[in-house]
Amino acid sequence: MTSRDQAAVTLAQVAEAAGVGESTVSRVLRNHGSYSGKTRDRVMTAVERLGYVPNRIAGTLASAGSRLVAFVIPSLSNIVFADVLRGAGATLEENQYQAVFAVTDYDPAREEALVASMLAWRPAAVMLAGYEHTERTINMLRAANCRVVEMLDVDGTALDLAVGFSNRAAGRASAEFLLKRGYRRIGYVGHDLDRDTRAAKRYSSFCETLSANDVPLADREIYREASSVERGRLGLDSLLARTSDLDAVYFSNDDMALGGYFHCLARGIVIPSQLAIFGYNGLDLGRVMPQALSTIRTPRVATGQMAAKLIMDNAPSQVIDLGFELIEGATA
Amino acid sequence: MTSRDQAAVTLAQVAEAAGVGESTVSRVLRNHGSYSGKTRDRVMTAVERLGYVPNRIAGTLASAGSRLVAFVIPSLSNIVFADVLRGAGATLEENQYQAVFAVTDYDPAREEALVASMLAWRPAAVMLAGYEHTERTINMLRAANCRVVEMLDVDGTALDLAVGFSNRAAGRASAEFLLKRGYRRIGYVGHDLDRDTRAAKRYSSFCETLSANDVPLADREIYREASSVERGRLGLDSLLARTSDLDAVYFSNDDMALGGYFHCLARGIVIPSQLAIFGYNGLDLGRVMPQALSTIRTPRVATGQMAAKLIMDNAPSQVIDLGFELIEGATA
DNA sequence: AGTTTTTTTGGCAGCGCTACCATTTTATGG
DNA sequence: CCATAAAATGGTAGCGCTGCCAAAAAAACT
Repeated sequence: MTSRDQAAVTLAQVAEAAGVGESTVSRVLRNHGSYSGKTRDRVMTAVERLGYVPNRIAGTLASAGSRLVAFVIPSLSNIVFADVLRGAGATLEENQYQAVFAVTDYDPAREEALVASMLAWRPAAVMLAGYEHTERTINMLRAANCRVVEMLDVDGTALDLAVGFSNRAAGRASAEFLLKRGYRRIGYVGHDLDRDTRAAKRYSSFCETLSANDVPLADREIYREASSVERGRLGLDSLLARTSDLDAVYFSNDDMALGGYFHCLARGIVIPSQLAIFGYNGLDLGRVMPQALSTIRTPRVATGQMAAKLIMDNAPSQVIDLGFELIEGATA
Repeated sequence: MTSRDQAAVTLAQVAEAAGVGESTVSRVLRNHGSYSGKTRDRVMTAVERLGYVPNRIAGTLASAGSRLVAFVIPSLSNIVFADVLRGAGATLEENQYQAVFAVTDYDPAREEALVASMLAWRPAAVMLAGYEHTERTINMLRAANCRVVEMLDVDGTALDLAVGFSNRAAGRASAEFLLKRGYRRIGYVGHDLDRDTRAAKRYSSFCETLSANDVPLADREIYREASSVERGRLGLDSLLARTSDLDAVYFSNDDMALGGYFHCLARGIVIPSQLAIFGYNGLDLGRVMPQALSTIRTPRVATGQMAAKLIMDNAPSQVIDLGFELIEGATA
């Protein structure tokens, strides 16, 4: 029943039907410039009757500035980026902007290709995760006539705008917290550090802080795959099999930590007296666990909101650190 | 450092620089039509030198058919839709299509507005969740010159293409499973049925199946908000406070079920002997819980893949039921 | 060498809209 | 009532590309 290949109604047809000029229809529809009430009614009636849907492709081409915002994000499975998108979504929509997105799977080469493909849509802005990009990606973005927002990190040099928080500071805060609580045999279970450079920053900062306090990291289990609850559980299992006297484990994120928590439950390991668990992200579910998860809550939605707001406001280049919050919880 | 407001390089400039005609550049860049190797090299050199990025806005306008695919989904927080997007993403990308999306928050009126706004981009296809749309949404989609895919449901009449599975069958299977296991005092904890019509279908089918077996639903706790782990935990708490002799609880999804599971852990309720728990979705984390979650695994990624494939293949209107899998688990 | 066929190429008219400018109509004021 | 300002309207040149067609160049045959 869907009617394909029928020519869509054009603005010219609406103008014809309403007995006015094309530019008048355009003005009425965009509520831009002046027109009389009577004209507006005639135009709107014609629009209604013909079922006219403006063609933004044409509109964008004619008016230069596009209202597309391109998101090039590492993953959709990771709730972090879904939250960022959610935060940005509302603001963009209010301003009649449209979000376009592509997923890099944490691969810089794919990011490069996707940025190139995104720029072909002449977006008003490109939103990326973090500061680590290939040289060509950076060159393309510099050459492009659009804003760039690097999100979820502030440790480095921004191309244009940056919104997020310090992953290094997060790693340090986590280490300091565990040290303050008296843990001395600390392990780490994490996912692919090569690709997730923000996780790598947290990890290295965590280790440095421990070392600076003469408590070197006791052991670690790092998977090359993406993070998951399952990896967290397997990782803790392997880690403890090798180094059984750990008193605390730092996970690369809450998903991994939940896996570790499940492992402890299954093996009867008492938390936190036998083993402390510390995560990262501050997912909602951490609050609801039988023992609230000790973790760091990151401003994911706020990052998206701020990123969108900066673009809408055409703010000057700057770096905005939204900080994070350490949640003491009951698992560490 | 980002250079804004500089005119972008155009195809005409490349043609000029390469000393060839515009259409020749166009042919080379799209690898469409014929051209000599020498010409290709000259064009590519000029492209490289000038840093030319094709303008797809213009290209789309000139060639009619757009390579945008619009996703109008209820939520990004719900992993279900992220999975669908992920599934579709790869296929779309291979075919040089671009995903555009907007989030309805399960609100049909918002869906209507967003579909209207999406159609303005003249997408090749619009991907929606389920069959329940406002009349105006349906009219717009019928009138639009594009394909429509309704995803994650097959209980109803499709507008054009539909890919998913039967939520009614899923509800029935869940009920039959619990009955087969001998549970007779069965409760339900769910989220907003008014908005999530697929959850509503599962619920009503679940109840009907119970009734048909003379085991009416013992009690239920339904929240008007979105589903979450927290709501699941609170919901089970309320439900048990009111009806303490339940022997099984059906949750509207795995998140809610995980909340219920946490509640049992916290209260020392033994699963499944004291209380059985059954979810819906088959999230990965269910497999890793100390006791594997009994649930129904839905083909979320496959739905996205199939939806994209149908569009790429320009398949005729049809409904594709990908089925689901009941995971017996250890919690029911 | 002269044809015929095939491959390559360039020119240019749109795609549907907006921006700009010119014109007409209406309102304002003395 | 006419001059002047203000509001409303229409015409049209692009935006940057693609599709079509005709022309030119190269290749393949007599």
